[in-house]
Parts: sequence; C-alpha cells; structure tokens
Amino acid sequence: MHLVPAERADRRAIDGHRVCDAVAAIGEPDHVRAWAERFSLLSDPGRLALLVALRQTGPLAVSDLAIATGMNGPAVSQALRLLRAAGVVAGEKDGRVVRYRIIDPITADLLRHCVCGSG
Amino acid sequence: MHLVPAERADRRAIDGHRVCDAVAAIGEPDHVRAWAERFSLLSDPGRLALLVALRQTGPLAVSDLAIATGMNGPAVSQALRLLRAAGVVAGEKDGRVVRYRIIDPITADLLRHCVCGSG
DNA sequence: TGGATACCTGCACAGCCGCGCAGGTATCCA
DNA sequence: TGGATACCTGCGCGGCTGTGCAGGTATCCA
Repeated sequence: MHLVPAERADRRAIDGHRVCDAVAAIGEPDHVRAWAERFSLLSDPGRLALLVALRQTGPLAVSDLAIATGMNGPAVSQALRLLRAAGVVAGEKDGRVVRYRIIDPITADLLRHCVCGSG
Repeated sequence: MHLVPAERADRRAIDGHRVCDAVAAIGEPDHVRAWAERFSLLSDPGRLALLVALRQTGPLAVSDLAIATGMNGPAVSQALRLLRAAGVVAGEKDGRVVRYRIIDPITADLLRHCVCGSG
C-alpha cells in the first residue's frame, strides 16, 4: 500500500495511510503541473480581466479589449499571445481587426466562478 | 450607455456597445484583482499539490505533506504560511503536530475541477 | 530532566514575469 | 497610390516569487 516513492520511503510518517491517500490524490506530477499552469494564466489581473470580458461579451477586438480593461495595446497583445499559445483563446481576422474568443471550455468553466452572479 | 471611464473615453472603439458590455462584465477592478490573487495561490505546483492532498484526504500534518508531495519541510511550511495568510487553510495544533485543512469553500470548489474524476 | 522530533521564521540568491517602448507588417479609406 | 489604422514582435528593466539554509521554539519520550 505504500505508494510513496522509494527515495523518501524511509521518512517517518505521522499517519502512514493518509500519506498514501494524499499521494493517490495528487496523482501524476505532470497532471498537477498542467493545472498549476492553467491557474497561472488566470493569476494576472490583466489576463483575467480580458478573459472575463471575452467570456461575458463574446468575440472582441484587441483595441476594444484595451479600452475596456484600461491596458495599452502591446500589453493586450502580449497577454493574448500567451493565452493563444496556451490554447485558451483564438483570434479570427476580420479585415484589419482581429477578434478573440475563448476556445478552452475548462478555462471558461473556471471563469464562471468569478462571474457567478451573472452566469 | 458609455461605462468607459472618462480618461479613455476618447479612444475610438470598434464595437462601442460591446466595450460597454465588457466593462460591465469586468466590474470592480478590486474584484478582478481578488480573483487573480486567488488563482495565483493555485498557480504553484507545490501549493496546488498540497491543496489537492488536503482536499482529498482531509487534515494532514506538515511532515506528511512533505513526504506526499516530495517537498522539503521548510518549503511546505512557507507554502502553508502563504495559504494561511490568505485564509485558505488553517492549522490545528495536536501536541507537536500541526494538522492543516482547507477552510475556504471557494478554493475547495475550484480544486474540484482538478480532481473531477473523484469528486 | 535530557534528548529528539516537529514546526516556524528570517535571510540571501537565482529565476521568472509583467510592463513599456520602439519598429515592423498588413489592411482599409480617400 | 498615399496616409492612417490595427495589430504583432523583440528588447531591456524593475519587481516579485520560489528555494534552500541556518537558527530558534515548543512538545513528546525515556
């Protein structure tokens, strides 16, 4: 039952079985890491504001996002670049305007907690 | 209808009404900031692993958390210090052992998404 | 009472991230 | 065709954050 890796199996545990439960709960380190990165994308006020706006309003142009959030243009671009690289948002070109929207359902679901009042 | 702050109301918007919707969706900057900080607490693999373990297993001692996550003692202490200062976890002293548990229901709810398989 | 354990704290260091500016490209209007 | 708009990218700087080590305190066992 000892799911603890051998490298630290010699450490004295207070509640051995609970440690095993915890190891089982944590699961694959990569899994945890992936979720941490996902949360990391939401940990910046600028990015979070952009995502909340996108989720609530739908496709929005970069300059409109800049106006709505109070950020300047390049800052919005850089934030969207990160989010796009992470597969959270996608941009669609409409003439010289690029409208972004959220394409990751998991992130959209997480954002629901922030705007709980307005579903 | 223009909810845009006067300081940047002169900027030309692509879709004016959508900008207003976005501003309304974002709401109070402090609100967004608070959520960003909340997500920030989950953006570190160590802290996230600790919280997942705590949520799944319940009260756990610091040293057990260290064994389960593979972190060393002081790292766990510091992570828990942050989480405790943020009001996410609380520790209860039982002799020389301190067992921590999650006291913030919102964070616990967020963690649900990471362990979706085991509710 | 003496030793060991469990935990907390402060400090110094490396690494990362957000931020702003300048330059470049593609597209639309006159 | 010329000018303006909308957006993207690279670079450098300041600040924050995670990490490890050493020291200190409180508690349990013999």
